[in-house]
Amino acid sequence: MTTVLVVDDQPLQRYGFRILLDSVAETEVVGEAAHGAEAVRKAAELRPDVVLMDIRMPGMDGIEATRRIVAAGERSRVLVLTTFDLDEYVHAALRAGASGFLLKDARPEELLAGIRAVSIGDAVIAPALTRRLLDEFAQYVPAHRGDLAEDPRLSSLTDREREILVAVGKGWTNGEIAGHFVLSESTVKTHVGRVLAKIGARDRIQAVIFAYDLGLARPSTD
Amino acid sequence: MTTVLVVDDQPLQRYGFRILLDSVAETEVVGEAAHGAEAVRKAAELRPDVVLMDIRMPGMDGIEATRRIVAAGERSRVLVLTTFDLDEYVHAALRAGASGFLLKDARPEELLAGIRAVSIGDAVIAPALTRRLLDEFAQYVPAHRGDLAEDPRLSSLTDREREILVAVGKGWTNGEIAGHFVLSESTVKTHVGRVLAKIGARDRIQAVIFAYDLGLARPSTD
DNA sequence: ACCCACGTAGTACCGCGGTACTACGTGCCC
DNA sequence: GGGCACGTAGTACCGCGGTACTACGTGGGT
Repeated sequence: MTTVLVVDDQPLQRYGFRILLDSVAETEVVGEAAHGAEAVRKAAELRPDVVLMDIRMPGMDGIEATRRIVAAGERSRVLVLTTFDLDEYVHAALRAGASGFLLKDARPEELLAGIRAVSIGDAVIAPALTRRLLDEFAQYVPAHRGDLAEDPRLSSLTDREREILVAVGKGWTNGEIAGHFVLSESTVKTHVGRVLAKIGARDRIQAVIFAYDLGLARPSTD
Repeated sequence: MTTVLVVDDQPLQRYGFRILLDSVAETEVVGEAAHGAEAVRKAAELRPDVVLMDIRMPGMDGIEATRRIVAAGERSRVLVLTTFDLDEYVHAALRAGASGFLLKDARPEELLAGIRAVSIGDAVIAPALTRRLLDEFAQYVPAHRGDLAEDPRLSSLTDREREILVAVGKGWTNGEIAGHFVLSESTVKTHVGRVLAKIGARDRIQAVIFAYDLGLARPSTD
């Protein structure tokens, strides 16, 4: 039995969800909330398996409520459910820690399947949104780990040179790299020079960009 | 009516899919293939709406077959279906152009819903995999467009300075920036200096990293 | 009329980064 | 033993990058 907290500012909408979820043995609506603040309070009080969260609500919206519920360390998984499929909403919701994002025009089986999935720790995204998310994903992750070795420029680097490149990617100066690896600055210069020549970069700045391109360096890895 | 090409090296598996898909009015299996090469050929010949693709196959595997079908510009959408949920497979399949990735332990309704979704251009990912994909997504996209304005360092920049920062993020030298914006190198230096001071970077390299951190610069945006 | 933010531009100076060399020790493979 | 790849280190040189100033025009707000 999966316990559910329904959050939506429209009573009729909540009623619909309650009817649907209570009509199957698998789920049970244990509470309702009409806005974000109430959702946060009831999530803490009722500790439901799943919170069915609307985004557009007066006062605290669903995104903020999701953020707080997740931040509070509640065991509840949040499944965001909205009529709007705007990219900003999807991103914001997922960044807030939502386990799923479905559209309200989903068929009942899809909603139930979604609740089932998030209740066991999986995540779901409406197919219509997945397409765009994947496109974006491909944009941000142009090359993934498996492809690294395939890049001839990278594979020509020795282990030491790859270490140096990573350090350069962190924005370290030659002196800092020398200090970190306990080397002379001359040696670091030699390594950096060889790296630049091998990867075809004219200066360390393009080496940094190169490192980011290939996923060798990543934001906030310092 | 959605036409489907079933690709799997195990005859019994193909048989199972055929029975399932032909048992509903919505889908019809128009062909079968036992390995990648045959899949590519039949996709071109039969032009099915959806290709149900296994990954593990003798000879050409499902990933490569997917890549070729997509590259050939076929109208078919590829839905990868496998027993293995290894990250490498998922990434490789999606990068190859697959519209979906489901596990073979999916329930019949889920499979049918998946076929329905990809046939109309949407994308689906098995809930169990979506979780990991989202985690990774969050890793690569630590800050998204909506958050940019919230960073006090960025919002303190003037429009011109923000342009300059983007240019620096591309790895351009002061001279190149000057040429691009038709400015003197002195002016560029002045701008860059102010940008560094405002964002708290000691040199342009850290400015590049800063730009990547905030998503102002992105891989392969040149 | 005044000031302020912004964009523009200059000079002078210093230091780090990058290049071009040379050089040597170690481990490995023929 | 000889050769090769690799990591280490040095010297010498030059130029771009960054800092510290000063300076001026323009548009907007008081």
